[in-house]
Formats: sequence, C-alpha cells, structure tokens
Amino acid sequence: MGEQGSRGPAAPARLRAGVPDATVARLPGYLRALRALADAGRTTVSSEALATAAGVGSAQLRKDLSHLGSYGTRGVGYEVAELVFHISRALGLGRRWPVVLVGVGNLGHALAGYGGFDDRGFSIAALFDVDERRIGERVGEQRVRHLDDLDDVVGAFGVCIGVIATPAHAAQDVCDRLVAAGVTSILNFAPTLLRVPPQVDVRKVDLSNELQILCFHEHRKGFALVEPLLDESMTGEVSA
Amino acid sequence: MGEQGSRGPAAPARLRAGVPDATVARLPGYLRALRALADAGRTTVSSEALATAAGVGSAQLRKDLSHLGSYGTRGVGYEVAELVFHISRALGLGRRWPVVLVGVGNLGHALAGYGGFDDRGFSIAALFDVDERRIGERVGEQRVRHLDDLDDVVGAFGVCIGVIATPAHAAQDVCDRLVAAGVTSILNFAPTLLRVPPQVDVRKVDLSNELQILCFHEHRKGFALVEPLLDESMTGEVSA
DNA sequence: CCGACTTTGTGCATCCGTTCACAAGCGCGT
DNA sequence: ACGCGCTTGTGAACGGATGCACAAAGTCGG
Repeated sequence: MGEQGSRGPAAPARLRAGVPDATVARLPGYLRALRALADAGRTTVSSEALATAAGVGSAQLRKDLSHLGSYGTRGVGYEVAELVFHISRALGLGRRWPVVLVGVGNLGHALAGYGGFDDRGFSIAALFDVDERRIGERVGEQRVRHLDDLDDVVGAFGVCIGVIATPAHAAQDVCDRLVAAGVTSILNFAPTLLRVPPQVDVRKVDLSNELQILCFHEHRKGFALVEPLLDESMTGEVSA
Repeated sequence: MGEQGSRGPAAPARLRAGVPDATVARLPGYLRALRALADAGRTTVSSEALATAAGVGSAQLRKDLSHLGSYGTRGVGYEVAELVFHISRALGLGRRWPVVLVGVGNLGHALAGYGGFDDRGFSIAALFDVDERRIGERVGEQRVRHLDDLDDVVGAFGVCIGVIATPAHAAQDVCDRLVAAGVTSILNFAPTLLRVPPQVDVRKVDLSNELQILCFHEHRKGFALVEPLLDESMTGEVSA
C-alpha cells in the first residue's frame, strides 16, 4: 500500500489510510476509557488524563490520535463525545456488525451471554453447532442452528465476522466453511493455527498460550530472587 | 544487553536471561506445533517445516530458538523431543503451576472446563466467587469456594497465577485481593484496565477489543473494494 | 489588547523486532 | 577420506514503534 506525499498543503492531509496496527490495537482501549469518562460526567479530557485512564503514556496517546486527525484543542484537551465519535468511525463502528458464532459448548454459551457483543456495535446474527442435541436450543435471544445453514445466514445478514468456539479438531473445518460462506474476519478461540486465504484476517485467543506467557515471567521472577545475576549452569544438563 | 564476541569459542555464551517478549509470546505456539509433530510420529523437524506448522517465517523461528540456545543440528534440523524439552524449560513448565480462578459465571465455567488448564502444566487449585448461591457448587473436580478463603488457598498451594473472570465492576477489587494474597501474575478476562504494583504481570483478554480490531480491518477492506486509492472525503462530515 | 500559561501535535532520536543473506557446520554418498 | 549439499545460527540492514522535547496554538486573566 503506497501512501506517500503528505507534503501537499492544499490537500487536508488525510492519513486515515495509514493507521499503524499497534495504534489500532489500542483504540478500543481509548474508547472504553472515554466512555467511562463520559459516564462520569466529564465532557473534556487532556491527553495526560486519558492516557492514564487507558494505561499508556500521554505522548503515545497523542501520537495515536494524530493518526486519525487533529481533534484536540490546544490548551484545553479533547472533547470526550467528539473523540468517541471519531475513534468509533475510524474503527468502523458506525454501523452494527452482525457476527456468527460457531460452537455452542461451554465457551460458546459464555461468549453468547457476554455483554461484549450487544454492548457496542455487534450483534449475534446466529449461533451454530453440529451437535444434533444442541440444535434448536435457546441461548439468549437466539436459537442454535445447524452449521449447514451457515451460507443462508451469512448471505442474508451480510455477515463478515465469524467467531470459532469449537474444539480444536473441528476448528479448521469450521473455518473453511466460514470462509467459503464469505466471512472475511475470524476470531478463533480454538487452540489451533487456522489456514486461511490471504484476504481473511484471523485473530486468536488462547487461554493456554496466555498462561504459558505469564508462566515464563513468573519463572523469571523466581530466578531473579534467588540468583539475580548468575546464569543457570546447573540446570543445563537435566536431560540424558 | 552486551552479547558481543561470539568469536571466543571457549565461552558458551549463555543468553538465557535475555529472551525478548515477542519471542516468548511465540514459544507456546512452537510448543503446540512440536507436540502435533510428535503425535504424528516425527522425530526431527527442520526450521522450515516447524515454522510453517507454527505460522511464522523460518528465519524468525531460528532467531527465536537461538535465544534459548543452540539445540539444532546443521544439515539435519531439530530433534522434536529435545526441542519440546528445552522450550518447556525456558517457559518454566518444568513444574505444575497451580492457578486460582475467580468468578464462576458463564465464562468461569467455560474456563474451568476448558482443556487448556490441566492439559499442560497447569492445575486449578481452587475456584472462587462471592455469590452465595454458587458457593459449594461443583465444577469439574473442584467445589466453588468463597473469595474470603483466597489467602488460605494461595498460601497453602503457593499459587502465583490468578485468573479473573468476573464482571468488570468487580475486577479491580478481586485483583487487589489476589495481589494482597501474594499472586504475582494475573490473566484478566474482564473488560477493565487493572491497576497493579509494578512487580505484578497482567495479561488481558477482551472479546470486545478483538472484535473491534477485526472490525477495523473489515472496514478498510470495504473501502479497498469500492475506492482503492481515493481518500474518503465524503465520510468526513457525517456529524453536525 | 497583551502576555503568561496550558496542552496539543510532531520532528527526532532511540530502541526493538523482523527479515535477508550467508558463512559455519554436519551428515552422507562415493 | 573427501567433497557435496543441506540446514542451522547469526551478522547486518531495514522498518516500525516508543518516548522525549519543543514549537505551534489556543485559553484565560489582567
């Protein structure tokens, strides 16, 4: 993607196209912090205050926001409502996004009942499973449908986001069917690497991975206490 | 930090201490891919094959592994079992880590029943909630205990990892109690930013965040189809 | 109307992570 | 025994992200 030439002063310098991934990943956090501030009655907020509320540095916050445009007032700060609007629009939350969820086991139930969906901008278009015993079961406002109906639902609602909450062994097959039906963004809770065509985005959430990462740091903390600067030669030959 | 002089062949150059975070975050993925290979009967694997299985580039895999040591054989590849051992050890998975889970709602149930825990290296030391109606309920092999018992359990099992699966409004309080009890790593499923002392690690998993990030890319795809190179001037004045 | 104070937006330097490309090392066939 | 081909490990270039520090720009009080 070639974005060049921000030099032209006549052009309003729209760099909307080039929002770095790292920034995008933080925008939802800013949005949440802003909503909390709005609920608390604040109408304006400084970069310092918002950054603290979102858990980042103020310089980083300003740089992130600068990628969306100049929506602050120097000497004052940002207007909360305005910033919410602009961040929402940058994230594409202007419309309501229908989402399909596949796999209505323990996790699927939890996700379907989670506030995170209907909360802001997302609605569950349908729940799917392949287990005959679950078909027809009511979960929230939806009834569980058979995965074979996927194409119909995706077509009818214009769904482009799918959530996979199946066991690992079924995930790739479900993924393929989602992609075939036209879904182009997938959130995967199954502990498997999904193979998808290049135009499809996948994000993975894996409990086990996260625990192992925490575990590493915990492990290091332990060593930091006992032997701050020694290398661990004695643990080098446990095998054999 | 100062690793220079690979010229000295006598010094074994132990850089175990300096494993980059980005590398650590990928190690669990390598581990999973290696286990899959082992289950398939493979005893050795090249960086190219393992990288493909883990969804990364081969150069990145080799560099990541080089941070743990030199456990490959040139011209051959890596021995699967050996690599599993070394990565496991680097992650601190040599022992079994007890974990406490707070919040036994929909999500808590799902997490407790998830294979990811007992699967590899983790075991649930106890489940906690504050809702009297849930105290005593059996979930898996555990009974739900009251959060007031937290200190006892953490002390008795030497727990240092806690998982928060409560509603957002309760998360900070639960977090404080976990930290006070001695927990130093927290996996947070509640959509809130947790305030913790600097020595405590927090990782956050947020459904809504992930969906919004996907949403952004989906949003961009839509524009890419309609107007590949135009900037979106007409969407600039939706307000007012 | 002006000057002092506040806060944004951003150039710049730095750091970290990724990728390339290749020399070093190992096994194998002859 | 020896060279050939394969794969690792890593130096080095590259690109992106982070944080600092300050000029630009606005508000507010006098």
